[in-house]
Amino acid sequence: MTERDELRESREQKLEQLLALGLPALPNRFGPTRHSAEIKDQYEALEGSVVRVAGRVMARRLMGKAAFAHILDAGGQIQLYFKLDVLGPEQFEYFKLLDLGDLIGAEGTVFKTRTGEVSIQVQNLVLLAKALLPLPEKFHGLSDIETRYRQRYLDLIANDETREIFRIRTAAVRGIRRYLDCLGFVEVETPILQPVYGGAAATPFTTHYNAFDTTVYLRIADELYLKRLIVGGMERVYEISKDFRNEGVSWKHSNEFTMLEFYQAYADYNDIMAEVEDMLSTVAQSVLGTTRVSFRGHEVDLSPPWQRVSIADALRRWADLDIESIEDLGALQEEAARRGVQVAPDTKRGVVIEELVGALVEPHLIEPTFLIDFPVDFPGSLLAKRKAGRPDIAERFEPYIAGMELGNGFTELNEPKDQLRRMQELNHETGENHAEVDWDYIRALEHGMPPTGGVGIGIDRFAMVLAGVDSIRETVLFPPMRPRETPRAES
RNA sequence: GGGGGUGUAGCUCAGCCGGUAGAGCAUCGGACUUUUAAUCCGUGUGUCGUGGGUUCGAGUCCCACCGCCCUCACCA
Repeated sequence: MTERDELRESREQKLEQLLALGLPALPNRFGPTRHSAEIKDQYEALEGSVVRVAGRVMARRLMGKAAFAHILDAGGQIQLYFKLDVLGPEQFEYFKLLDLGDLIGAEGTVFKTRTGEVSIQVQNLVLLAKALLPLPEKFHGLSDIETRYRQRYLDLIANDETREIFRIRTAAVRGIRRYLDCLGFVEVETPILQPVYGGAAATPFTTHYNAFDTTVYLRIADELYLKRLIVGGMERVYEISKDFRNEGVSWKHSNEFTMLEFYQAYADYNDIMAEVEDMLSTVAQSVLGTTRVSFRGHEVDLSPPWQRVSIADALRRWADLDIESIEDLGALQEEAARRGVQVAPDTKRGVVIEELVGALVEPHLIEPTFLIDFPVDFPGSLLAKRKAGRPDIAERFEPYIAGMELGNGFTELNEPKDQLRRMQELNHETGENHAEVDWDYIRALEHGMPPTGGVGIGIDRFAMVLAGVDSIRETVLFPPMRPRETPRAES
């Protein structure tokens, strides 16, 4: 028999012994009156009063005729004090049959121990659920990354920092909704299963729609649907959506991720940038109590205004390269190569510039910065409108924090002919794995879309910034993992 | 997909030049009525990721495979 089986058997035996005492156990309902954090925060008001708490046994210290335990609930940990005199022999025996990891309910009086820790002197105790498997070690916790992700519940039980990351993430999403709702934005839901995918540059997941016997794609963005709603007169819409991209994973890419997109009629990209910087700093302030964050080894301040740097200025400043004076593609490729940026000979101008920006500019964008005014022939500029008087420049921006791109926004292209031509050109160039032209979207534009500004923000990445973690997987409760044979639970 | 790293007890880790696998915590038994990484006495613990190979002998060396991490590539 393995050690694990022995542990399980011992715990099952103790459960039977406990049940044999005939005291209440394993009720269908318990009904705690307080969380641990509340009791600690409001100690003065609660001292001496009776409370009911419930949680998981995290530590146990038996001392003959008395004992201490810590339980963990959604508000953190609180200490329980068990005394033979108070509980009586039967209930004290009941307590002694508990294991680390068991879920218990307790009723007792709030007091402070000699060392000043807020505790509960327990008068009544009930086992709510038995843990047949042992908890990770109490001092070092659980640090194996694979186990932390595959069995996230253990990570949440064992590691305070993990609970804090997800508190931050949830609070941030709530803050974003509150912010947009206050500005009159309407939250909507658009299709996840799409017959034509679009709105971003990515390979989709493909599946089959039985009812229509057609191929559909899991959305890579919701942009094109949200702008149809702008055409429909909704004026201010947003969606917080799970998007899916069938591509490689990295510290900042997850195949399944959460994106905020919002669109505002009669606005341009300057309006949207002002809202983005205000929204993100407002949310940081409400979630963390400060706009200063520590991320990827940098201390940065999210307070507005953020810097705005055009692509041309950025390359002049950090790459000593004036792209506006270099018209010849070959010359530009040479200049790129001289700066250590190698591109294939047939690479388009926009892509060469994109490579230059990635290699030479991004690392400098430490303080919150909007990179603005991208060349129109960037693939990523497909849905962005040309600048007035500068048909070669798209009114597009990307927010950066500590060198990481957080999103992508523009003055939306609302001219159907230009949009169609650009989609067809791109379609022609990209060959395999390209999106089809979305004719239904073109038709929507032909009905007239007001001048509109919009943006997509990676929520997981914003959570990384707020929580100060270096991997997107730390901000996703169940990050995608390669399937693995898991041991079946014994019945 | 390429390169690098890693996988040993439930958890956190050690294991030298190839010679019968170790510690702490957890577990189990005992003492202890304000402890808190409780303490003290005693006790048990293994598919060394999987499969091959070399060897008298492999956790250790070699090969392949698997998982995970980092990195590069891919990424309208």
